[in-house]
Parts: sequence; structure tokens; C-alpha cells
Amino acid sequence: MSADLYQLTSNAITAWYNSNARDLPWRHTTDPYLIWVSEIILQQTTIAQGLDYYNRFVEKYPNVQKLADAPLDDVMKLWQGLGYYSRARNMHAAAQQIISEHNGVFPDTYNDIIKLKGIGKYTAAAIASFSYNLNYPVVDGNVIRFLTRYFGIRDIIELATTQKALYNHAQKLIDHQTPSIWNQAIMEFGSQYCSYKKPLCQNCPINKNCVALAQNLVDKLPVKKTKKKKKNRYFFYLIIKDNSGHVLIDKRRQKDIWQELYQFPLIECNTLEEYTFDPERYALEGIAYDINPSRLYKQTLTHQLITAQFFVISLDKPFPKSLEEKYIKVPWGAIKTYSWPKVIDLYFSDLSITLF
DNA sequence: AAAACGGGGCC
DNA sequence: GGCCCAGTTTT
Repeated sequence: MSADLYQLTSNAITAWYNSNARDLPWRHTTDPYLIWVSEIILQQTTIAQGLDYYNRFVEKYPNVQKLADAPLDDVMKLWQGLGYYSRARNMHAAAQQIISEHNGVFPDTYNDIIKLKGIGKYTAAAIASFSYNLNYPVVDGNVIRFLTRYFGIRDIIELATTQKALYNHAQKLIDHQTPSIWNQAIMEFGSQYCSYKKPLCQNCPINKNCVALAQNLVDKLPVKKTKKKKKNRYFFYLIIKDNSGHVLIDKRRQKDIWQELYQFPLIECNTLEEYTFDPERYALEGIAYDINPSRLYKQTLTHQLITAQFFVISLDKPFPKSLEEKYIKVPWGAIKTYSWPKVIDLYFSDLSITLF
């Protein structure tokens, strides 16, 4: 591949971008904080899904200091429903890192930026280029799709050697352009033109140099390694209510899905049939209560298939002391202020339909 | 190098 | 039901 072709290619994409870029809020700023927020939210997330979250986030936390000062619970609540919750935890930690290690000023070099929690190679390059016009190529899903097709790369993209080749191409392309513009242009082009489904090859401004198009490989690239099977998990939630409108909740702290989100006292089983309610375990032996089970709820995660069921257990007296010590006692009316996994929030939606 | 980590949208 | 999406961290 000649240097001329890299230049020709990048010129064509930049020209296309200049008249076809979508108007997105984070394209109106070079504030590294705002760029950072948008990049984290958009990791593994479509713009359609992330846009409202971005607007709410920067409204509530307009700068590093505000985010660093916020209780983590509040940040998690704002993130509720978006998924990959480590992003929120890491952002909160990184904000405090910026306060303590950089006097509250967002770092302005790639090597300092990439040291922040939750920022890897892609996001560091994005912030460094968008905010400071530094010459670091972004290589995200869009760019990988374009590069593998355009240059006809058939190797499995996760391999280190393939990654190196992709970065080499990306670097040669960015070298001919303004990094802050180019990095957005190449991603936008990959997303709008060289899309996963139904790419617009016929109208593509650089289709005569595309290896995949010439060799009829467009729908075969990029090549990814095969994925693992989903694991089944069965969650049985106990919604234990006392005689004064309180309920017991719990925070997920273990290394598992939904860390830092709330839940009800949980019994996890390996099968649906395995579940039994043991009153002794909850010190409810000899206490009057009734149990009201919900329907089954299902939620699909990338590597897991969750089946959940809720049991409302109404007591005719206060909670036993041992339960109050083990869990968090909150008024039922306050549950919406906590952050919940999707499947529990869905259950709340059904309750509202039933009750109101 | 592989596995884990969410949720929504598309076909 | 499988794959994708402005990836990073942990194992």
C-alpha cells in the first residue's frame, strides 16, 4: 500500500465527513471532561441508547469536581439501565484521581490520560485527539470494520498481530490529516457507510480501492473468534415487608454482575426447582407472614441468562433484629431512589400497573 | 490470550 | 437466537 493511497483514502473520508457529520453534543466542545463522559458512555453502546444518558450526566455533573464530590450511589442511579456498571464506578474513581493527582485539571498527555481508571487505548486516543489534537489513532469497532474490509484483512481481529497491523494502517491514515477531525471522520464513516449490515458500497467514495468489495468479502469481514455459550442463573428475590411499610434491601458488592446496584435479599439456585423458602434462615420461625410469588422474569446478558422470581413476604410485625442488621431497612416509597438491575426495575413497572 | 462485564436493537 | 455496538479490566 503506497503512501499516496493512504493520503487519497483519508482525503476522501475527510471530505465525506465534512458534509455528512451528525450533529452530536460532544462535537461542539473540546472540553476533555465532556469528551471523556461521552466516550465512556458510548463504550459498547449505541449513540441512540447513550444520548439521553450523556445529557443527564453532564447536566448533573458539569465538571470533574462535581463528579468527584458526588456520592457513588447517585452516580450509579444516573447510570441505571445503561449496563457495564464498572464504567460508572471507574469514572467516579478517576474523577477523584484527577482531583488528587492533577489538582483537578484534566491531564493533557496521552500517557497521563491512559493512567486514569476505565480509560484504555481507545478512549485515551479519543480524548487526546478530540481535545488536544494529538496524533493518536482511534481503533474502535467502526474503524476495525472499515480497515479489515478496505485492506482485506482476514485474520482474527483479537490476535495481537492483527491488532498491530490494524494500528499500523490507522496510524498511516491519521498522519495525513488533522487528528481531531480525522478520528471522528473515520468512526463516522465506519458507522454510517461501512456499516455492519448493508454497507453502502455502491455509493462509497473509495470503493474502487476496497479489497473486500473486489473479492466479495464484505459480509465476511471482520473475522472474530467464536463466542462462549451463555450460563443459566436463577435468582429468587425475597421482598420482606414489615407492618409499617418498610422493606429490606441489599447492595451487591461481590465480584459479579451489577456490582454497586441494589437488590432484595437473594437466594441463587442452580435450577428453578431447587428453590425452597426457609423461614428459619430469616428468623421468621413462629412469625405470621404470607408469601405472594410473582411470575418468572427473564433477562439476557452477554454471557448469562437470568431467570428471576420475586416473593413478597408480608409480616404482621417489625423485622427481626438479625435481619435489620444484615440488610438495609428502607420505606417502600423510597425504593425508586436506589439503583436497580433491569430485571428488578421491570418488576417495579409491573407492580405499578397492578397497584395503580 | 481468554473471560467477564449490560442492555437495546436488528434481522 | 445470534450478532453488533465510540472497550476495559481481570484472570
